[in-house]
Amino acid sequence: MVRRFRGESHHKVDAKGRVSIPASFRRVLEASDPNWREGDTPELVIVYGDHRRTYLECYTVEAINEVDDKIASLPRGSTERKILQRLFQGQSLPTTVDETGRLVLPQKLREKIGLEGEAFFIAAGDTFQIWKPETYEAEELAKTEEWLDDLPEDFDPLIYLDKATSGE
Amino acid sequence: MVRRFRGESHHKVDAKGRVSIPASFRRVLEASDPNWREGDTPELVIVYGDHRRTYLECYTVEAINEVDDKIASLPRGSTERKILQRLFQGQSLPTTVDETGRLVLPQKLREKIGLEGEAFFIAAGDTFQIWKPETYEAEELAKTEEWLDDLPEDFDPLIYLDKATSGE
DNA sequence: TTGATTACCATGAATTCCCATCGTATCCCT
DNA sequence: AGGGATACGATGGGAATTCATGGTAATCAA
Repeated sequence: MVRRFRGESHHKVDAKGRVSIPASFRRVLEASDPNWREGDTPELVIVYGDHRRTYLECYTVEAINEVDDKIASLPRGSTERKILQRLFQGQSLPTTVDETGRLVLPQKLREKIGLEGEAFFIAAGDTFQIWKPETYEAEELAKTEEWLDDLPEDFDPLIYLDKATSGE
Repeated sequence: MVRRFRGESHHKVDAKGRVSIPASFRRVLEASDPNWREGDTPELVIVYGDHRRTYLECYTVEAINEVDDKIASLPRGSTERKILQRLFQGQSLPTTVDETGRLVLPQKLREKIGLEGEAFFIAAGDTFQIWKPETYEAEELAKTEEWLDDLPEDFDPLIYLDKATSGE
């Protein structure tokens, strides 16, 4: 069973804020929703964050549960806990994919990231992101350039793979 | 069934102190009220605390029962018990959502947190809070900013998630 | 009786549901 | 291999509901 998102694609956003989710992402959402049964629609949580965030991050039920558990393990009243609570439990929107495989993005969220007409989806491990295409190009590509500029001509990102501890 | 609040939103407060509760919060209140039946209105408890508290914290029936039980398990006469009793059983107000999905905040409570015109709702695990928008921004956001300012430019609060011991 | 509280009714906008079209990939049968 | 017949993915449109909010009348309380 596939539990990690992979790939990227573009989809139309209509006047009501409806937007199709890449079919392969749907499979992951289904597999990662403990309550999902063949024939019904998977849930997910959209974390939109504060005003600085320029994209929407979508969590599977499993992924967000993991986050919630971690937050719950932090001491009540601690700054860290408050901040994470606000981000993940406050600045987020629980929702479900509809029967036709679409997500409905409320006006508020669309406005927040300037979405209209088209949306760009990109996988990021156990979450995926929704961007306004123009924003993605400007911000992300620029960032990549920046990284690459700091690295030797012939740098190979694979180097990082070996640094990763076999942590899990 | 959903038993945790999630999300945030703004709602009008009218002259009578009536304010709509976010629809998704209502679903949680219903699900967490053992006595609730389809078609009637869920109960909840508003804990407003002492003069220092600048917001109202709303508990589901289940959540407040849990609190009451914990308090009951403390030794009679102990200071802890007295303090918690005063806060949760004294400085609180049991109430219900009305037929149109609104809460009526008595003048006393509105004045306590300076509420007028608009209220800000934000989820916090198994409770949600009601703030005067300006207070929230001043107190909470400022606190976060300040905290983030001490950290590297591109710091991502997610780091803290990993620090959280898998305490589960 | 006067201000406050509760119960009812009203309405526009937003959101959800349901059904329809169209194109591409798949399958099946001969 | 050819030719549908099917299934599924992407997208549109309109009707039916739900939400958020405002107003008025009936009740209370003291």
